[in-house]
Amino acid sequence: VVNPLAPTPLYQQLADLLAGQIERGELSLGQPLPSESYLQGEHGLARGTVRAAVRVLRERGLVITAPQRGTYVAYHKREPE
Amino acid sequence: VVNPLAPTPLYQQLADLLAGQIERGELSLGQPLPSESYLQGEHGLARGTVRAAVRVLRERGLVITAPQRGTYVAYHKREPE
DNA sequence: GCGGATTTGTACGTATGTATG
DNA sequence: GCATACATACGTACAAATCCG
Repeated sequence: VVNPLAPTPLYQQLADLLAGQIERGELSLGQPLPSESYLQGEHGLARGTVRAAVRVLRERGLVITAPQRGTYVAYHKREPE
Repeated sequence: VVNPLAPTPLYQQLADLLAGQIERGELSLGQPLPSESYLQGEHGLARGTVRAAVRVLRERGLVITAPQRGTYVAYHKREPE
């Protein structure tokens, strides 16, 4: 799904892709994100690129990372009121 | 000045070192930080490590980075009132 | 409690792209 | 054209903490 030829950096594309899954509730609050090595293999990216993407999500407050544990969804999809 | 044997990560040590220079006014508002490659040579670190340190400073709001231009001090030392 | 697997953290090196001067 | 400087992306290695059988 990520495209090496696009002008958008790969880590940004991956971050957007994961952010979308969180926003849509496909990954919900408290759930672990796929591990870095999984995402690496899944998308054919280097680990550093995956880590850059996760850092973006962390900065957006969408996930929190517990060292040696994993990265977890910290975002709760806004429900209609 | 950075110590590979210390428990503190090298990029953190470098960030603290540069932050100290900014806080003390040795690097003042608007001045460019030494370039990544300079810091790399100066401290005997890898480029990625230097970049990680600069990222910390950016996150603290101490510097701003203008791509392809350089990184500049964005912090104005608090003057006694 | 032990050992191995997993997962994130740190650090290195290298290559290429892009913008500036 | 050339040098400088940051951005992206790859790969590798090892450390440290956690988890699970």
